[in-house]
Amino acid sequence: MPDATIPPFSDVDRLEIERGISRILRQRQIAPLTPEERALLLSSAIELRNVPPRTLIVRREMPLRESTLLLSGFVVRANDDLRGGRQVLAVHVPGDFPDLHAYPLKYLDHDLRTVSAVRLAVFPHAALDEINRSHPGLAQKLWFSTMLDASMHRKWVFRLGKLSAIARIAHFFCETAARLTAAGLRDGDSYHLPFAQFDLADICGLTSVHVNRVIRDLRERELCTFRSSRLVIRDAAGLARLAEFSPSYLYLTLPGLAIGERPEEAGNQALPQR
Amino acid sequence: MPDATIPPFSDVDRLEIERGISRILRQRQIAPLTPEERALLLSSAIELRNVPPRTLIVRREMPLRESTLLLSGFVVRANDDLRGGRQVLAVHVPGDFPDLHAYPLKYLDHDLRTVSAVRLAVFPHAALDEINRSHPGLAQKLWFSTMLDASMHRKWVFRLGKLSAIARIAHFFCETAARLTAAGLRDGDSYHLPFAQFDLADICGLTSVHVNRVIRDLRERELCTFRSSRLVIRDAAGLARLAEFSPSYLYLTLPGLAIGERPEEAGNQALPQR
DNA sequence: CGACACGTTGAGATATATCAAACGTGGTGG
DNA sequence: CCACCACGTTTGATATATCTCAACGTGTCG
Repeated sequence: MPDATIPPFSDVDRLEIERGISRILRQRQIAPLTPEERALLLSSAIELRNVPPRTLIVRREMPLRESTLLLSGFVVRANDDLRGGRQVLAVHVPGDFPDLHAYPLKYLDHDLRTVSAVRLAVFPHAALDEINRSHPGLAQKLWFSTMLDASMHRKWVFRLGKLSAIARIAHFFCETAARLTAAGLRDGDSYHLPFAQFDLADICGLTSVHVNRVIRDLRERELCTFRSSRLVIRDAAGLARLAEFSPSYLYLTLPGLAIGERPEEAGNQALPQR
Repeated sequence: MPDATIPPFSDVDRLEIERGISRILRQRQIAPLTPEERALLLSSAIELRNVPPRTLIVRREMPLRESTLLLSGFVVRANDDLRGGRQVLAVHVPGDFPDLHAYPLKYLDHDLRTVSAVRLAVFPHAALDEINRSHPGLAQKLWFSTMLDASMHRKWVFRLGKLSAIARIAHFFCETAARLTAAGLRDGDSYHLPFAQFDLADICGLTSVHVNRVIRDLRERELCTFRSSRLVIRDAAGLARLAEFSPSYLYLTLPGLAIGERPEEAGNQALPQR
């Protein structure tokens, strides 16, 4: 067994974990992690894990003793219903801590599955206990990151409860654009989204047939196109308007990160307006 | 100005706050608060507040410097859409900390409104900072309680995305039954639920007209009745089956708390079954 | 007693689901 | 390199859950 304080990572693995840690809370209203906090997290990681696409990572109600940071690829939380249907509860992008919720909760109420191939860094709960005891500032940032998930959950409730099919899809595209931009993963006016139409259906509470029609509608309205795992935004403002999208629930430092703008163009603080 | 360490509460107010604190995390898989933790919380409360029904308590995006514990009455989180519609994002019962999320987040992404008349105990964020620094165990329990909210948010996403109108209403009734039971607020096979039919509509993403028909349907199926602010459960198992309700996402110590059973009848631990 | 909010019922409209079939398209093995 | 297969996409026809609009009923409270 290797010495727990010096994880046996190769240089390239170490670099990848460092890059993932540097994405945590990037562009968020909570101050970014300090160099000491990043180093502490790096030293808490015990493993780098590769998972193939379409794989169950965590099954609901299984006791967990570790949590994982998503380094690359896409992961979803999901709940299956009795008729073989599946509802996606959240989508996670690199820099997210998908199962950090399991640290306070001890087990998850839902499954965690990969969509694309994924790399994960593993943090044992014992290490998080130590952080909780000795670094209350970092513990609070981890708490913040789980509260961000809760905020997104609430927006999803809103989306499913109050938006039409086309607005739901548009909203998901806007949200993902903003999050990937914050994570530094947007390419100009498009981004890589390795989802099938049935994934979008499971995300938005629709059938894949209807998703197909909605996507055509979005294309014909010249708002955006979605083909071969790439979303291209053609009219960011129009898309956001249709979706009733406003990014304040993402707690970004750059309000414009919403959609149309590049980080560099964005203005200053978002906070209170009324 | 009164001495901050000895809040100027009357004995009866103090008792009420103590009762509210004793409901926090009651029947949850995180161990209950220790006497010291309860005392610490009690000494952190600075105010007891009464709020009338149908009142906005917290407006979205307003910076907050305090969080409140719900002592009695019902509070909802809500988001309004552009057409004057309203989606309720969460319902809070006595013993909940509705805006504890604002402690890490600094402002809320949604409104907080009373439904019935409500009493709240106010905790300044400065006091929570102190707890965070000096009592990591209690801080983690507060984190847990916000993760419970996140878990319920996820179930609401599932509910809206995958359940029919009647199953959504049934699911909400089951969830509320379980939560009120845990809080010690259920009366036999019924409970007080001071909601109008349009509230249920805003909760379940339906119109109040349709809610009315669904409630009649539930009555005719002899599953439950809802009249004059009282829900009476007539067939708990049937209601739970219709709703696809399983309470593991509530992280209760007593699995049966779901519905039909009284706390005394319930068996032991829920944890992993597969 | 009257007013107002909430509940109830009906008829008709519509968004989305369901079912079924045809159509790409990328990967695999012969 | 081609043929084929599996999987996802696209399209059409029809079904249905839920919404919308509008009227009427009922209880509560001043």
